Amino acid sequence: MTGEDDGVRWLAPDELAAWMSLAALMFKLPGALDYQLQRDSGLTHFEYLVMAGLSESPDRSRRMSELAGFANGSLSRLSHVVKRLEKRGFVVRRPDVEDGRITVAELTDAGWEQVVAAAPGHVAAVREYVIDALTPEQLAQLKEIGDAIHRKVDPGRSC
Amino acid sequence: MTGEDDGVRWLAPDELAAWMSLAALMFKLPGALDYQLQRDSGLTHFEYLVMAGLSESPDRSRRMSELAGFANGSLSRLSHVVKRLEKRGFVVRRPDVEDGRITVAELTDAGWEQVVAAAPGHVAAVREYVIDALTPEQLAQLKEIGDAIHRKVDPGRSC
DNA sequence: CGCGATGAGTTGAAGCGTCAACCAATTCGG
DNA sequence: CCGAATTGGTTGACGCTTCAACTCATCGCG
Repeated sequence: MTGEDDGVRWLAPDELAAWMSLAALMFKLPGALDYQLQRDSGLTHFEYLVMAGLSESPDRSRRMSELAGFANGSLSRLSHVVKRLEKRGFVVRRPDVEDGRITVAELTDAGWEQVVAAAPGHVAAVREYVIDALTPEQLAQLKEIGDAIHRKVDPGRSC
Repeated sequence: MTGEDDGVRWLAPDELAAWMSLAALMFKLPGALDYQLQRDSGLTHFEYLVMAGLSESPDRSRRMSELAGFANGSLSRLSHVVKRLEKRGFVVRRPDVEDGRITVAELTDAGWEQVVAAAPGHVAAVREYVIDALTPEQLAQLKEIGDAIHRKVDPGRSC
């Protein structure tokens, strides 16, 4: 299926190898990170990202759409997730005072404690799977590669 | 949250940058590839992988568990997906003659045409987003990096 | 002012993935 | 050989994500 001259630029062996390596990584890494967080802290990676995003913000609060962008998710997804987190007591929602369309989510004390408790394990997992698996040069290369791909996939965001 | 001596090895700025780059990539790339396949061929990336896996096999057929490994998915997931593909007429299932426990999935003619039609667009997307975004050196680096991470995440598979 | 257009979020239904329970066929120990 | 353990796969229920429809608030323009 790769030899014919059908006008398609199929992948050369080394290109294929690199792609397969990236593909395998893309499929396994999220699962591994999710598994660790779920097991040790009862949180999805996405839930963790949301709460971590809030924990770093002034007043531990942030508007929904901003938070969605930070966590790489749709507004709808965030809305559902925040509703669940609210039900669990980790977050509260309230309309913005200045612009009634805006909803700001705020981390509760219980939520704060939850993130603080979850963070070390998560960082350790990232370290184990990624950072400590690579040399410093590879880490620098990875950043360049990631940025290059990211620019192609999502050209709008790089402005 | 990074300054205290709490026994946790937090990420240094360059480590964080590399990780964020990889994280963004991991979340956006699958979506972008899925979107292209879904739009142009009505297939999930996973469905495509399954059918591509079959198309490369002798007799266009392969046993379920093998196929699941190839497509990086659980057997259960594959079973559901193959059931849907069967309903769409792209695949048929039958028990193995030698060992009745084994199920082999086989690509139908319609399925074959579907993959053949979908492949060029998918390869073009991979090229656009990944291969052509990188220099040959970066491609080689990516393979090494991916393999290194993969070894940490899933040590069993490398035997 | 008043009213249509736009923007921010929410909601409900539908589809997909995971998990655990399950079934069927085969193998192995006695 | 016969029954138990193992292997390969399927199923149903549940939870999460997506998509499209919707609500409500604000903005802009006549």
